[in-house]
Amino acid sequence: MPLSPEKDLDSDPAPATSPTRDLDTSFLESLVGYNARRAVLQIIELFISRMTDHDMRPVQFSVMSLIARNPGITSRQLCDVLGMMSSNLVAMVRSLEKRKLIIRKPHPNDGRATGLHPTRAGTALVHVGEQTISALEIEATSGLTSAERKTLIRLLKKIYL
Amino acid sequence: MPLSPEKDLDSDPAPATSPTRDLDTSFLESLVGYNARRAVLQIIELFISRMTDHDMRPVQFSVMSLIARNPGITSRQLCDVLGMMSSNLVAMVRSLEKRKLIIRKPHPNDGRATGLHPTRAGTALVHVGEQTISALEIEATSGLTSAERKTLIRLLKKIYL
DNA sequence: TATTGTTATACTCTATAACTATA
DNA sequence: TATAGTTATAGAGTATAACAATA
Repeated sequence: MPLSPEKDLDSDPAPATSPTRDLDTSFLESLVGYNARRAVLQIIELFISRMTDHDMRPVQFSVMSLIARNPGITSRQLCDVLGMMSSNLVAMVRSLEKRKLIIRKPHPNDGRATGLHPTRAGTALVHVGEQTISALEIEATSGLTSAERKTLIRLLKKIYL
Repeated sequence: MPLSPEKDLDSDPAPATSPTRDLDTSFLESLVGYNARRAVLQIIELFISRMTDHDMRPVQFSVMSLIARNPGITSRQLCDVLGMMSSNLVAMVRSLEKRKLIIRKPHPNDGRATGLHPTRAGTALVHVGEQTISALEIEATSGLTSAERKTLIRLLKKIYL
């Protein structure tokens, strides 16, 4: 079964140029990838506007939340969970350390690894941040019922898990 | 109602460092934004691997598809539909023009605007690309039933529309 | 005055390759 | 050999400010 593109490219197109005519976006809108990306951009926009006070980008906060909830977590573990490359985590960890939100301690069992731990300030920031983000999420999905929101998350997990 | 973070930050954490212990990712996994982003990354990865032959990135292809389906569309209209900033479209349009996938014609009614039109090669590329992407989408969402896939798209639209 | 398109610029994100220290 | 972390680098993606031409 096709993805229901309501219009074929070989059929006669709309008049070439007319400022206010409706655009054919049927193909893009038939894609999970396109719709999910637009939804993410919407949520990220809200995220950034609410977290400017804490100077926290989405990925940065994901890292902080994971460190706060898993003291001693290593860079490798963070990369695995977040789907990041280790080289891209270095600058972020250094930045969080410089801001005194985390501290690094040698890993007790593995001399190659470094355990990442939240400072008191880091824990406090995650505390406040998680509450802000929970509220923001509810707001961003205010068009969904609670059941729909759960369904949405369940279906998304089926794609990437 | 809280977002069901199964663990509070103030409760005793797991042993500080133990290589193979399970990580607490409950907060992130309770977020639509996090799950949607992970799903998007999964689909984009598949997209890029399938479209390398055509040297097409996701946004690039979105632009090409819209131009092919809406000959004469302007940069402004593309920006509105895709949620992009006009300054970021300039280089992409120039690149597509240099690759002879599109041509630019003066807008008939508005001297400020430029109409973007697909070349024969551009139309052909979109034709093949849309089929590739439709197949890729089905593959990426193979864990979902057809009904679930429709539900997923419907719920995502409720967030950003 | 407002809008379209443009240049210049900067920061974030992502990806690769090469290196070190340790396992 | 393999893994954890790092450096350097490059290409996308996204954002702002300022500008010329046109409405």
